[in-house]
Amino acid sequence: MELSDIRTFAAVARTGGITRAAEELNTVQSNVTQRIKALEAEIGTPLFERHSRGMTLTGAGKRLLPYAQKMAALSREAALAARDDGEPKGPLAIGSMETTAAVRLPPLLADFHRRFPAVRLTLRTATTADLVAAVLDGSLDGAFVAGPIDHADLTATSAFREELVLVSARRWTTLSELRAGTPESGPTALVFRTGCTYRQRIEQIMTEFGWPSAARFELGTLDGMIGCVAADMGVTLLPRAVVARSEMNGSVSIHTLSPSYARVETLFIHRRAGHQYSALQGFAACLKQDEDVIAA
Amino acid sequence: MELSDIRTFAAVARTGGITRAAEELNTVQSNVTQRIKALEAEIGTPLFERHSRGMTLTGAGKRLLPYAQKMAALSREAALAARDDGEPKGPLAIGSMETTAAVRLPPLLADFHRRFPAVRLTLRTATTADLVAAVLDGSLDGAFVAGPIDHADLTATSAFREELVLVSARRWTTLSELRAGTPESGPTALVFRTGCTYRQRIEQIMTEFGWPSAARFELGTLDGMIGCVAADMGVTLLPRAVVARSEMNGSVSIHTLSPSYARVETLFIHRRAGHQYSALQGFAACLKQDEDVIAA
DNA sequence: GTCTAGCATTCTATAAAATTGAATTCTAGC
DNA sequence: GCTAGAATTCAATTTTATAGAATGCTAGAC
Repeated sequence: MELSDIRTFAAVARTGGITRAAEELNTVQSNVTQRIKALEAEIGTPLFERHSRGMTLTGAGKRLLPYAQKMAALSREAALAARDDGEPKGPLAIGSMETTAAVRLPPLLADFHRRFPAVRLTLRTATTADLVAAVLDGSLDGAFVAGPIDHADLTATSAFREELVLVSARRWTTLSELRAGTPESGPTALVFRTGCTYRQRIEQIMTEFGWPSAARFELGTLDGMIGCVAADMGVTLLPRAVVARSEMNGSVSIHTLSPSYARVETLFIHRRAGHQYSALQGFAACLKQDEDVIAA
Repeated sequence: MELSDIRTFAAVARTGGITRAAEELNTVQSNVTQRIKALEAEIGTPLFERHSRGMTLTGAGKRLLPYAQKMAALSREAALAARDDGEPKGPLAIGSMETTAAVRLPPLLADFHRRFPAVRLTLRTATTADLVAAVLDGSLDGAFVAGPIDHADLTATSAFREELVLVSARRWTTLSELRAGTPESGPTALVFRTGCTYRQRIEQIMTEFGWPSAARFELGTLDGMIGCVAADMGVTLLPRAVVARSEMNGSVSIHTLSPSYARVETLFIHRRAGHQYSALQGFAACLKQDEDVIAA
């Protein structure tokens, strides 16, 4: 059993077909067929059920899959661990929620780059759900996500505490004004794509305010969101630090919420790996050290 | 990075040389050299230091080794897990201390075989230290060892409680007679090879009795030990149940010890694996069910 | 019903790679 | 400076993986 067979198996399992797997692996169908056949012969039992629209895992295949994933992950980690001589360097893939990236990360990343210039850090923004999945499957080394997170394969450390506030156009200076000035069903809620934790929170709040069926408008970017709110297209929920500047220049109003809705903790998560990558360790060290400075 | 490379790497690391590794892997030196070179090229850093009498791991090699071992173990487990459809069958390798094998296991194994005839159980006896190592490296699926054991990768369940007794030739009916009748330095202690937990215990006891420098005589088998004691060659320490029959037929005397020295717990250990093998599960079930019967 | 599109499989030729065995190099210890 | 034990290099061979074309199978469309 070789790792290339394992990777082929995992690709077929994931894509649900030999043709699609072959495409993903940059090879031809016949090749994938043969590898799967060879693997099945070696294991001694079929791993897939063939039907005319693809392949699905048999019981044996289902039992094998988690091992395949773990082995693939281990082989990646192994190479990194061997190369890692303790000096932070090489690639480091960090993920973050859009809001955290906007206000919390710039000073942290600057400091990190100053201290460890040999690390090629890449930052990707996505929703909490996507980030957790990406960290688990190894495509990110660490990520800033909205807590709470509880997963056996992840360690989470508290990074920042945010206060969520409701953001509206400037003309609504208080919540009651907003209530009075909007239709019975409530203002449009401007939300991020699904998977975002703040979105779940605003759903709760809308219900609480008696606007369960208000319109939703989905946006992909933070700037777009603030822009739309400023244009009085609706309201949204964001960390106070994110909208502080926008409030300063008078484009929007912010409305404080009760702590039970407002409080949200940003966690830094990474895999509970056998080996701590120097680059990641360096990042965690920066985070810890800068904690007070950034929170202020 | 393929598993065959990983296995080659591990073999070289373990044997400390390409020639020996090649022999173990049933291939030729030049082949092993090439695989190691290819692996080093892929990782991008040397894994071994070459010197004229073999190879030793570099820092990078030392970091890679635990991953290599884990991957090798995972690939073994993966194939077993895929084949295991829930019906206990196939090979099951169990280890045991000599003493446990002699008195506790026969009824258990008989019952297990009656219930799961499709499992090809093999039993190997060794010292606790060797057994723990064998379970960890996967050459045994489970083992009966002397407690306490505390290892993150192992689960241990209490199997039997034994009472250790000092065993002497028949002529010494009491401990004080034995003391009086042996030279100042004490009787010869008959011990198992190193790694045996009972051996450590008898060392303590000899010291306590004022015989720290008594002679030691090392034997490999239980029957040999009892035979030598019967011939008054010395004394030894064994579970009461093991020597009960020998005492019955009058060949030896047994001497009760204070509970702090006498009590020892036999644990059944196995790896904390991702997948519970049916055969092993079946064995554990037998063990649990027979507990009361066997202990009686 | 037959046709067709989408897949998986089989087959053969080719390319890539692993393996072998012989020759070579290196070095610690005599 | 030999020699024995070890690793490396190199060319030939064998094995294995891959590609591409042809074939077979099945569900859904017509």
